[in-house]
Amino acid sequence: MKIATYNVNGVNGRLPVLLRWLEEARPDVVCLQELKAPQEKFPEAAIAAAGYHAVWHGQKSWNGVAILSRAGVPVETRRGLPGDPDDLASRYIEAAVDGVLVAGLYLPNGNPRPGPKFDYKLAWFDRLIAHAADLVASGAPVILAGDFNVMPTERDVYKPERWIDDALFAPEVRAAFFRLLDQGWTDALRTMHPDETIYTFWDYFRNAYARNAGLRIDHLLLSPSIAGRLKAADVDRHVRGWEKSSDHAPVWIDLA
DNA sequence: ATGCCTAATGCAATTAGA
Repeated sequence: MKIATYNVNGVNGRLPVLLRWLEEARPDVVCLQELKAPQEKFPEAAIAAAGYHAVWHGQKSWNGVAILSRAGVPVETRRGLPGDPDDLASRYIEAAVDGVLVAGLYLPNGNPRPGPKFDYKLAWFDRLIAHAADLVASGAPVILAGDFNVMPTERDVYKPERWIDDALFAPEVRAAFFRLLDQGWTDALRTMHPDETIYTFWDYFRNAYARNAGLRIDHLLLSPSIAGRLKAADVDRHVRGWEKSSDHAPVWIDLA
């Protein structure tokens, strides 16, 4: 069972690239982030024609998350994180698919730091950690997949010293990521490739992809009851080199 | 410290991304 996450940076502007990658990679389940489309503008027909059912939570201009599946219809279990009814941003969607609970998330960027956006990032992270604790406690096989906007360690940044004050690499954000992991989650990419330099994002600026000036910020975390099924994990890095690509590349895992 | 690039909105220039 192949499960992927891909921050598409605009699902309609990215549709040709997304469809090309779906056909090439044939993942069973895909979490998408940054749809940047209102609910009614999600390209449901084109995605259905590619063989995928979908559940999604759109939003005008910003955010937006979806779960695609060609392994049966995804049964939505939640949209939005609990804990703040005033937070209307479309950043979390959860569905049961083929015996697995899949949570697709788009954690806030948080820049500039300090400031209200950074406070929102930390608060959102706290809500994610609280909900993730419930998911682990349930004993269900769960995958948290998405754009976490966190480089966990220095190995995950091309130039750590330049990023130390940034909201993606700030000590309190990295600490939150490890508080989450300490619940028992397995960072699939890092587990399969303990010593490699792995990036999932390259800025559009400064020819970052050609220079491999990247960040590892898209993650797939496995709950204890499913971690033993991990067979493979990797980044479809070449997709970032395609014409009209997102600034992120798709990341995937294969489960027994 | 800022722009470098890109998408969305909406049709110019701003906001946000990371």
